[in-house]
Amino acid sequence: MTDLLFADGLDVPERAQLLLGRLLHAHGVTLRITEVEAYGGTRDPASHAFTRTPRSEIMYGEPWRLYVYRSMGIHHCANIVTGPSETASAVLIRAGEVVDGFERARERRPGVADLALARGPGNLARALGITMADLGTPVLDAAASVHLGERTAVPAQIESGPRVGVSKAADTPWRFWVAGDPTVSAYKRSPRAPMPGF
DNA sequence: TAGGCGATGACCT
DNA sequence: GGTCATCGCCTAC
Repeated sequence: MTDLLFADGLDVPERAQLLLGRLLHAHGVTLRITEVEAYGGTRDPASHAFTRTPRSEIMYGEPWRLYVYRSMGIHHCANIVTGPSETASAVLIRAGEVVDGFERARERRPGVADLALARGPGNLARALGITMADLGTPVLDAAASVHLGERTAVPAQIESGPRVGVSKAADTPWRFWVAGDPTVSAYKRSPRAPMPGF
């Protein structure tokens, strides 16, 4: 059986959509991915890999590894490097529905409703216990502490829109989510992004 | 080496 | 709806 996600010649937005509905296992919690954003690496001004630095170096390497970065000093965000290597493309996991390991997720996010445990990239990383220590984890290795699972169900409908919080390429509609899913985070435009059409 | 700036989220009105 | 905490990275001196 062939898995379309790993087919040659797909671009990042296509792979991002194929990640929707797929399971992600991390530190005792299982998540169904409901919202993602595609980042086009060297071709995408909004990507951390647009300029090659020690931080973004991992995205230029082997695909299907975890790229973790800190945002605003406190939050962690988890990306999956999709390759091909020279393009430095990656997909940010923005939200998901916890389907197993509720005790661990609730421990990490006390007082939060189950549906909101992994809503937003910072919250998702916290619920899953993902930190900089997970940087570079091979996500296709079933024995790794963070790894991809099967695609449980093909989402009935996928919607798309501009990416959240980015100031460059703010109108590129490379954010994808499962239509109507209650775990999807709210859209918030970057205050630094120029007005549409400029 | 110093200053500016976020691929955010929580809280306040 | 808007404001703001907070600190690691990147860029320019």
